[in-house]
Amino acid sequence: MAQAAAESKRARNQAARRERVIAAAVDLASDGGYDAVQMRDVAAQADVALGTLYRYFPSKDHLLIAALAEQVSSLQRRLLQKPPRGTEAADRVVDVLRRACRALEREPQLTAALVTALSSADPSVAEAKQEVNDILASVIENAADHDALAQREGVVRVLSHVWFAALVSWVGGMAPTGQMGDDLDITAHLILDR
Amino acid sequence: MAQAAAESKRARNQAARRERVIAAAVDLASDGGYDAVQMRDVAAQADVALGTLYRYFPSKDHLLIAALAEQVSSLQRRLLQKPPRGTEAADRVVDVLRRACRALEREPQLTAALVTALSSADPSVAEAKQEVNDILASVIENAADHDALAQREGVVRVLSHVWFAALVSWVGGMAPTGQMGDDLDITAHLILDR
DNA sequence: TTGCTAGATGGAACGTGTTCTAGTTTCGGA
DNA sequence: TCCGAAACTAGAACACGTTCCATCTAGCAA
Repeated sequence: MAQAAAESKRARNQAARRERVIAAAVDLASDGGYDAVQMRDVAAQADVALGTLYRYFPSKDHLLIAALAEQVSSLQRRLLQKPPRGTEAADRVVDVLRRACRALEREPQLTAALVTALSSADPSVAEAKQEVNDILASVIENAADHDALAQREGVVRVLSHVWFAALVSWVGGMAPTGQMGDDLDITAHLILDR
Repeated sequence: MAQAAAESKRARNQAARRERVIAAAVDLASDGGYDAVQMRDVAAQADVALGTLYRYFPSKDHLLIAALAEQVSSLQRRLLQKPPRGTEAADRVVDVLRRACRALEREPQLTAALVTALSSADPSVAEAKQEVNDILASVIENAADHDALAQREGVVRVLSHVWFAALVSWVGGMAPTGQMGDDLDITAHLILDR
């Protein structure tokens, strides 16, 4: 058979299944949030058997974190197109983080679902969470762009932590919309202003 | 009837039930963590019917957060006895937070259970979480003790956020033991040193 | 082309959080 | 002392994440 793509037919089918599953999860999460992502429904909507779904993603949280990783990657790509504005490192970092916050706030149910998965305590998702974290860290580092203050140990770590906690806080209804951006703004300036 | 206590018999029985339930939850969580706190087991161990358990605590997360609130209150009381050491605000804050971290690290399963509940996205537990948060904030404020830098808007908020995120990170196996204390140390000094 | 095997399928089954129901007990007020 | 309401009990029932099984199918290798 003429095999145009680099991958085998099987691999392509599998990649397609994987994409369908993630798309279904994102779709269900976008209305309804975490609870609306029911594994039976995801399987049905992706036209895949339940057992197959579990072969691809060993748990609901793995699935949602995989979806989150895709979102974060796409955020990263968009940032490469439109780099952050500002002369001071703090300003650029704040610009990036605020943009991301606004994007998340535009899809509250989806964000709630993804963040819920991200706060799972199950150690078996630690690796997947780390991947998300690494991307975020690189986004922040790029925005800081070799600023001397931002190179100090822990700066990026602190910003990631505040980011995560602010997200959980917003998703849980403990902080009003907009608070995430403000918290990150305050943090960045506390840490990065001389 | 001679009624020695200020409360009615009913109120005392109810308070006792509540305590038994929380004690049972803490006991089960101390081995086994979150998953080991099964509502049927809690009910059995507290000698209470399942329906009664749900009358007192509308969900497993409410129950565990109530348990956490008790632990945090007791931490606060202990701190009143042994105030933090250090001449600089940052040092006192770090002292307090490190002590708390060590206490939590001594009971990893219990901590995992309580933190898991604390990261629940369910808005109906927001109030209970806020209570925990408020206590923690007052602990930090007391440690900073009117230090000028610590009065800036957001300082306590940032520390709480880092504290929470570091906990989740540790509980989820993404950070080694000791990292929580270090992260808080770094954060406090980044923010509070002049 | 054919056969072998990894992977897919549909659906039953299980565990645990949560809800519900029907009957029983407790206790404060009359 | 006695009554009624509120609270408690035992346990069935339900929902959804997860596991398991028997069967079938697609695609690679020979």
